[in-house]
Amino acid sequence: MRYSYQREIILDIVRSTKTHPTAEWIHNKAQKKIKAISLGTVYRNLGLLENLGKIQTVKDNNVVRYDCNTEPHNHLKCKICDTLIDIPVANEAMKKNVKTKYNFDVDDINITFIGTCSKHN
Amino acid sequence: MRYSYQREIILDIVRSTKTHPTAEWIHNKAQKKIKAISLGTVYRNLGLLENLGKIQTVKDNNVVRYDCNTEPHNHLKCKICDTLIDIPVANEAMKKNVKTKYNFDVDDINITFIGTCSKHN
DNA sequence: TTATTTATTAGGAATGATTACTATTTAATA
DNA sequence: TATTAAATAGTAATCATTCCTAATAAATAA
Ligand SMILES: [Mn+2]
Ligand SMILES: [Mn+2]
Ligand SMILES: [Zn+2]
Ligand SMILES: [Zn+2]
Repeated sequence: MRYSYQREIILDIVRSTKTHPTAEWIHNKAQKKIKAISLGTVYRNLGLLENLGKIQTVKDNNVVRYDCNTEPHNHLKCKICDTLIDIPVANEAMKKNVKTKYNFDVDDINITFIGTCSKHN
Repeated sequence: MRYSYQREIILDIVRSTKTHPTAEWIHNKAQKKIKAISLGTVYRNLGLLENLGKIQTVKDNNVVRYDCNTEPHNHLKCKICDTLIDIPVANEAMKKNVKTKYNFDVDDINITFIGTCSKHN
């Protein structure tokens, strides 16, 4: 894969925040560094970076969010401030349980706890 | 809420299957009974039926699927045949755990196990 | 260094699921 | 039967994402 300054900037931006930004947010930030960078370039490079395992994606309603945390992990989603908070991945025991109960081989567990975060107490 | 034949048919169709159909699939089925039923009517009534608690929605990638199972429950999603399989909702203990660990009040838990179902053994 | 090759980009068009709009129809009820 | 307003059909708009293509630029060979 050939070097690209656009891709470098995009990766820097994703790594600069824990807020699980959208492609559009990343595009806006990137334009501060490269004024003519296109949204298509942002999407393409985010896809490439995901394939390289350098970032992850999180589906949030009808948008994809990008995550510099490449460890398998899950999220708390606050209804009020819309924040996604990383939590350690749930126990491997769940996979085994599903295998024995349903004969279903689990590759991935997607868990989101939806509720109200500690800011709103 | 006023009676509508369209709404009755739509609810019947959702209740007729455990396949978690999309709005388009439901629309196709509905057209067999009411040839001029519009997709907008299908979406509007699915929304109303969800508000009435008569059906549930499940987000699957970038489409919404509709579910006649109104009990809180979770899903196994098979990568190969794309099936969604209902499983009983995970333990209430998880909610408590999240509350004590993160001071996060959980309303809803969204869990999808992604993998390979028992058909492909 | 300079020329060649081809991956990458910018910009814009296309897609696809869903929602919004509006004139017409129809259920409810007076 | 006449009135009223909710619901519908049909179509346009939206919005995130993907696709397309001529121009640009990174890598490499001469
Ligand atoms: Mn995360
Ligand atoms: Mn279900
Ligand atoms: Zn919050
Ligand atoms: Zn399967």
